[in-house]
Amino acid sequence: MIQIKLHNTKTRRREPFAPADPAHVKLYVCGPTVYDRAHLGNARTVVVFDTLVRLLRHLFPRVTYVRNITDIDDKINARAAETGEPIGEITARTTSWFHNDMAALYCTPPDIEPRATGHIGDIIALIERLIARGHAYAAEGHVLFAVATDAQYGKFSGRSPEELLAGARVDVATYKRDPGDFVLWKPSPPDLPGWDSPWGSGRPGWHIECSAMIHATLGETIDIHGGGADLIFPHHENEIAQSCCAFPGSELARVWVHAGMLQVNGQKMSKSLGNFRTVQDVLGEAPGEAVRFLLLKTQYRGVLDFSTAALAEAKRELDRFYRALEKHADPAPAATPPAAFIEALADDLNTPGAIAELHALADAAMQGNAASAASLRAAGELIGIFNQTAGQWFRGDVADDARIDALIAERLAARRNKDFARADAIRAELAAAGILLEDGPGGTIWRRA
RNA sequence: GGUCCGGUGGCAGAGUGGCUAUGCAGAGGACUGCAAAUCCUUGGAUGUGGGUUCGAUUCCCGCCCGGACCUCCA
Repeated sequence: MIQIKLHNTKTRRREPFAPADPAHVKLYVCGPTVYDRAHLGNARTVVVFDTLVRLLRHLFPRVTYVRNITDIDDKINARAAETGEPIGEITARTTSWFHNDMAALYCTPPDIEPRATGHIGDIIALIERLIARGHAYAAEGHVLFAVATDAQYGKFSGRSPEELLAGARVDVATYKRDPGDFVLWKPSPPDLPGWDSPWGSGRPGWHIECSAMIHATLGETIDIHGGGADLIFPHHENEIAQSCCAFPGSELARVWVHAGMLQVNGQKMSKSLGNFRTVQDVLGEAPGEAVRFLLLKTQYRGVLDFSTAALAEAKRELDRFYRALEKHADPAPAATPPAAFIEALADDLNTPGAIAELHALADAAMQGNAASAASLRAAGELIGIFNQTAGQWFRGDVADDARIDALIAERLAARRNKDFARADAIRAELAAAGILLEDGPGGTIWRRA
């Protein structure tokens, strides 16, 4: 059995991964707040954890992957106030967009996809539990978590209470006992979504929903908790505080894995810089497989710099892989990917190292090694590429290629007659239409640029 | 200001206390009517100054640079 090693944010080191129950790995990843199109940063996190889940499924008999949808949030409320569209419509549509975008990147849906609105009862119960244990208090319709009651608070993200205070950028509400206290529940005016609670009509704060949904779907302690690196503080710090105080003895998650940030052309992706790239937008430039592959070309913890040039390069690499597969008539995948490939992935999800193995397999396949082609297919499928045949990759599911075939036949005749001017004219005509011709020993084949 | 992460060849991007991946691009060649694809060959890197060591890109310290986070951004 290959040993997976993962960089654990909690300990800041790479550790052997051993699930509490080897027969059942439990993993939770923070999902999107549904108020707008998914951007490439969202996509990176989802692709990274999808790849981790694929690896875990390869090595463990059962994996339960939970990823939530945050459908209660002030950004959603703000969007509704702006556009006048009902909140329910915004969240339903955005959730549907998200599902479609992630499917286009070949991400497997989570086993369970809880929504905050579906767990209000669990959230209220958890808050009551925290109040009962003295870790939270009600004040002016709010319920706040009292950070002073948690000796461990700040430890996870490596912050002291003083540091937290020094950098605080918000005005401290008067009803807080401690400036670091955060909201578990807040009152909702009649025009905002609200649920009845012991503290009046209100809505949950952000962090509490994850604690509640993890407990409801997976239990007190899970194996892996994931998300983007920007969630380490405050979101994950607060989740840990809530869950561990509510359930003494629980660790919430034994291993914390965080995906690095994504930049665009060397700059932080932000709306003010105007370089915000949505998944939808990028899918117009390249196939979903190329986008996914690009996202995996950088090890997950590093900063990934997205650019159009990098996307084009990712596509060229896939072109070569598909050529290697096509040479062997789209072989069935080998029973299992090569050990070197799995070992690279198991080493803290070293996808660049794994991809280097893919290139080695493609080289061997190009030289005529059929077993390597089958291994290449198996390895690629494990990380979510090679979701189509080489023919589909190069030519698409075209039905009207009779015209192309006719032109190729005409060109072949011209070449036989040494009428190279005509032959080249036909090639140029097809090239203008995005069709590239390749003359090989087996005849002429075409592909889309 | 604080905490953390990182600085590798033209670009992207790994590993490693000694033998330095991989890809793209470039150069030369083979093949081709010409191309494309493929194959062969090839140049090219570890921010900076110290320290530890027989030996450091790899470990430690300073400096410079970049990035993330510091109450609701994945």
